[in-house]
Amino acid sequence: MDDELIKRLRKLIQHYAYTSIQMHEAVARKAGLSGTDHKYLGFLIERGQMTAGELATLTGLTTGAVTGLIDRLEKKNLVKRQFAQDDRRKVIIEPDTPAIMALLAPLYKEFRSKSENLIASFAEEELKILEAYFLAAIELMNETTNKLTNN
Amino acid sequence: MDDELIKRLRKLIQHYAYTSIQMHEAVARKAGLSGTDHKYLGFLIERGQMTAGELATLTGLTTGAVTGLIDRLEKKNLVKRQFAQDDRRKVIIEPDTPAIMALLAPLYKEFRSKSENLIASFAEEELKILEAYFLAAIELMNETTNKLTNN
DNA sequence: ACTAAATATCTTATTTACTAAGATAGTATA
DNA sequence: TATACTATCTTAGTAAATAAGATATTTAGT
Repeated sequence: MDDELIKRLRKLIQHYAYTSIQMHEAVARKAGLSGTDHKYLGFLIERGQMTAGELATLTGLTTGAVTGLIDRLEKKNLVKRQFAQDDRRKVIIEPDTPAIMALLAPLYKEFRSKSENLIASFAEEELKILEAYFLAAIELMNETTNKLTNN
Repeated sequence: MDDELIKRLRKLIQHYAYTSIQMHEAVARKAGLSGTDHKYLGFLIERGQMTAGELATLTGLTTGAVTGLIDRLEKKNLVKRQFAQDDRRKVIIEPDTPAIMALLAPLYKEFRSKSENLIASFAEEELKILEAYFLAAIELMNETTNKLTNN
């Protein structure tokens, strides 16, 4: 197997991550959010509603910092606090997906459609290969994250 | 073309970005860096030496914040300040790549080798497809970033 | 060469968002 | 029905950001 190709691809993938971070940063700024607020809002959309404690674990922030984070997002009407009916100590953070989309979608709109065009430009067999790569890479990154946070 | 497959892949790629951010965050914490310091250190490695002003533009931070960022990284011996010989107002930030690697490489070591194994598990023709995707996606993200920051 | 304007970084005062510790309120257990 | 536990919030202090302006250097016009 071509070792050069493997090295080149690893570097390219690293560069891809860097470029992605930059783009998300630019979107955040345009949306009037701090980089971290945008990032954590992304977590909320990705995972759906969760408790303040879960968000603290997920983000690595203290519960106090999460209180502030929710306050800021709530003030912008991007999330709502709700007490859990099964345990009234718990605060469920419910992302207001339509509001979040209304804020972010225009910024991602063109990117999204061009992304879909890019994806659609590949043959079905090729997409299966991409899918296989992404699935495996996600699993690998999750493993890495878990090892780092738990040891 | 299978529309479902395209949608699924777009979501998967989005999830990939999210997972990547989480991993980098975990690495930063383990390295004793703040998330943003780690991110910007990544920018420095990626781009190589640059002036304080360029870093300010790149990060979107004010020049004052960049002064603080460089101070912190310099104190940890991860970068060095140097005056440019052609223009002595300019401060060139030179990443001390060996020192940065000594700090981060152990944390990425296993991930990196497993990544290379993953890449190597694909056939050469398949890697060409991955490469084509990543190249196009990087260009697309760069375009998006430029439009957002310049309009 | 001299002056004014422009540029690059740093400094200072203020604000924002974080942590750590502890308070509050609700739940589970003995 | 106490007691311990859990989930979130509050408070005080700290770290890192911004905004405005200072300092030092370069560029351009005369």
